[in-house]
Amino acid sequence: MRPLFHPAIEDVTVEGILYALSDPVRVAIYADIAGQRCTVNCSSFLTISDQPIPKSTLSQHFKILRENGLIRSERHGVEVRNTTRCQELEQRFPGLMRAILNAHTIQSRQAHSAKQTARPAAKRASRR
Amino acid sequence: MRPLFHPAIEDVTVEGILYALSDPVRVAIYADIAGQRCTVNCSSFLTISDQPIPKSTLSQHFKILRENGLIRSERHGVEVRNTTRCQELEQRFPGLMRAILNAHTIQSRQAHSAKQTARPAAKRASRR
DNA sequence: TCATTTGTTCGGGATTTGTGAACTATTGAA
DNA sequence: TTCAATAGTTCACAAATCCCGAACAAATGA
Repeated sequence: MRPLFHPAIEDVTVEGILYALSDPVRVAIYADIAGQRCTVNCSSFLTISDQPIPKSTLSQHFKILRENGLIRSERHGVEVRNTTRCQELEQRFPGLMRAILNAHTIQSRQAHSAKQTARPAAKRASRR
Repeated sequence: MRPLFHPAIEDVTVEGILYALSDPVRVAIYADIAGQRCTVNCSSFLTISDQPIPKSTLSQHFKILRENGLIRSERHGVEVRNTTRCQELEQRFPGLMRAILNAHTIQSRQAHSAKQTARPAAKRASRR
């Protein structure tokens, strides 16, 4: 099994970071890992907010987070442990990750309260 | 010709913003508009850093920036004038746009100095 | 009226993405 | 050792998206 590739911190790009976090599943994963004290394995995310994510899809998502420099993954026996590269990223792009995670929190809070008051959920703009 | 759609600020999502800015051409456009004092029309970007961008592609890029809430576009006669929605965005997601633009600046500066010292340019990680 | 300018829409090929199926690697139990 | 279970990866292919030339629409000015 080929080793897990991690880019050097100076090869990490803004576009790569933004792209990786532009997917709802991936921000959710990243936010969760960033929030944890300990490491997290992939299978913790087989369901995200009651939605099942296929294993193969999850694997791709982790690959994208990893290859764009957001997380570090290490094999430990049968599982892979993931941690964020927050500190390195903070050095390279000060304030960026914090701002994104903060925005994400604001948005989830709003989505949650909207749900409670039975208003229709905000619609995501088309990508086309 | 159908009117230009702009989402209400509360319908703007983090994912949408990150997606819109995860493309090098689009950040370049956004950064430029944000840097200008006055409004900018689309055709100003028919070439970006010596690279020609087809008109139809450019139109799509503007549409994506607009429909994800990053810019506001108004028809004025034959042309469309674009401005950022910085202030609204700052209210909704404090610090986000500034952090992204700042990261972008850091990255361009590095790319530029790397070019000067003839080191190979940082490679973008694969999207797959 | 007609040409020019500015931008949009359409159609298609090329590229990316999502996912089931098959696979690899490690662990633990019999 | 052998076998089953667990955790992920890789493959292949359908579906979705992206890019861009060609055709079009709307406003302006000669």
